[in-house]
Amino acid sequence: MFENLFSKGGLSLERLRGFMSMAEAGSISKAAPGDATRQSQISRQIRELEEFFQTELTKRRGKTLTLSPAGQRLKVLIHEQLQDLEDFRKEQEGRPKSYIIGAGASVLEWLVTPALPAISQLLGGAILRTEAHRSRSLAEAVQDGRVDLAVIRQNAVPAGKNHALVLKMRFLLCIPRRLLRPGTTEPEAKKPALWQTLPFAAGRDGGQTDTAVRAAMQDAGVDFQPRFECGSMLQVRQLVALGACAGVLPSLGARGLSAEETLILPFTPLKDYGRALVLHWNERQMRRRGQEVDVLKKVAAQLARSA
Amino acid sequence: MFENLFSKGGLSLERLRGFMSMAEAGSISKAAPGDATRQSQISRQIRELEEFFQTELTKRRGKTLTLSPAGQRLKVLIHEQLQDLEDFRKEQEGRPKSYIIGAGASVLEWLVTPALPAISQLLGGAILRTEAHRSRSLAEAVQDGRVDLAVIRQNAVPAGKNHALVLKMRFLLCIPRRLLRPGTTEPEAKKPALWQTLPFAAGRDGGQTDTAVRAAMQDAGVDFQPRFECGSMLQVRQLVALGACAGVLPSLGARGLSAEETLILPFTPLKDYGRALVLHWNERQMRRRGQEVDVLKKVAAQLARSA
DNA sequence: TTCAAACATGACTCTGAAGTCAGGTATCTT
DNA sequence: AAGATACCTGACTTCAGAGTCATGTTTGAA
Repeated sequence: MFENLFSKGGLSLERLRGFMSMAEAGSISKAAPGDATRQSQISRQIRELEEFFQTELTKRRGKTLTLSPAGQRLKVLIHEQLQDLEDFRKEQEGRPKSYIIGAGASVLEWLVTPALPAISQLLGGAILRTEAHRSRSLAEAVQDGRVDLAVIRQNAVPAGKNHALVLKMRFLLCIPRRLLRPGTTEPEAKKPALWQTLPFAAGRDGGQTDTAVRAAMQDAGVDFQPRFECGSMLQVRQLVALGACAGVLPSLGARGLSAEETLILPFTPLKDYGRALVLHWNERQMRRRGQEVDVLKKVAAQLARSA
Repeated sequence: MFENLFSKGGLSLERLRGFMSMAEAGSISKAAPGDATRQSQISRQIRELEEFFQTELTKRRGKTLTLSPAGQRLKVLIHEQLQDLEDFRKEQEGRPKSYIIGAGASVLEWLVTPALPAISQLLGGAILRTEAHRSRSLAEAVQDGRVDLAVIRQNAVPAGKNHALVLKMRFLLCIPRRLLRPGTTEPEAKKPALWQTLPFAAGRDGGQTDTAVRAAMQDAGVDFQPRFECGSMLQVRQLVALGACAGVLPSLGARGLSAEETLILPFTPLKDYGRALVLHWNERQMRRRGQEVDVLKKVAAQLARSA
């Protein structure tokens, strides 16, 4: 039974561990920063696995190594196997499993984090670890098992893959009242001509959300030159809350802003934005890890309620 | 990354191998027959895994051990993992994967074995290993991954599990011409009254097929007392081919019998038997091992053509 | 051209687990 | 009750691989 895996030495869990540390860090030197001893050990272990599997697991790219296609497949395979062993062990010890849940930084902060206790409960008391990444990166990480659940834009989910609706994104125009002339009415505030006169904060990295906001402003006839360009919507909101400038925020991000200090209106140019946030998962992985589709749909429903 | 699998010693591939050898053999002494040294090694390795996983993997039953529920789950898990490593390795070495295909002994002989070359081709040049077992045992083995494909009775397949029709079982009454009075016509041969006068071979082990044949004879008014009781339909066919007695054979088993020497008629009491043979597989396992459902349906179609 | 960084390799020591031997314990058969 | 079988455990030796140290090679930056 699988005698040829054992008949010849060369395969060991420690070697797989060494390989995985390089695979997940991205390079040997990142896997063992400043540790020449550990670096030489990992290098040797990778070579020994290449000999055992009769294939190259890495390829040299300049000074550093990257994974070959075979190395990429082995990484996914061994990640799964180690995950299953860890799950089995935790089950036997009566301890909860760990899951990784990812979202964009602002969605993580405003939507996911508040829901973590309820999500943990739905997942049998699971330990949840959050990771902030872009939607596309998260979609990829879900496909190859590095992230279990992701709250991402629906259009980042690969065609035909599992997801459940969390919410439709809505945008709100948030204007510190202090920036408006006394007596300005809501109808007046809804006019793009007025917006032209306000300082704005916006995103800077050209993500889909930021691009959509800028395009909408353009379409509304506003020469949109934000005063502040921020790394994330978290920072945009902070500046708005401070009264420093106006901003267009997702509805999630506007919660908690003082209505006394900030005028909050639907951002009508993006009324029909239509983008949705969904909970995305890899069905094969979640089934293997003991979570059925109906539970995951409940997780999505819980996130929707938190919105 | 999975540091707690490694932070404490105790988990090694050799130990898992020792555990699997006991799990698959059914006991330590069967895993290491007559080898007291190896037997003591396996015993120790199982203990060390139990310490690592903090659970009992075996329980004592009289003198011997059996697997605990946790041991059973670990067996399935590790079997899968070793299978995947072996598949990966073979892929990298450019060698074909191995699959196990099971059927009852006679189905194996008459249906599966002739189709093996074509099946291998459909499965990418796979190495095929056959195993003969009862339908129920095979269904169970498919569920926990020990057998990849099984040709079994449709009613042995668990509800809702994957299968594709191979054939409807038909039965043929096979009468050596030498046992008939000269001038006996086919209409005469179809009469149960005549059957009463013939010696028969039948199965002995009370399987579903055998039971159905005996019941049908009874219903036809025949006091069915077979002269020979055989371990399998293979032997029944041999006796018929020798001209020693009549028998009721599945249509598969009648092929190659000489029409000159053997009168072959549909066995009308079981005309509406309705039982089907199907190809049964575990979708999760076959997908993991790189074979999609449409390929497996082609395998079933190939077997149907061989019939 | 020189230097730094990333990785590779030779050579060595250390060690956890494999492997072995001997004998003990519990269960079952005779 | 005695003997055989299945498994367990103590104690020991062996060894494959881990771990370490030192230095080499290749690539890229300065």
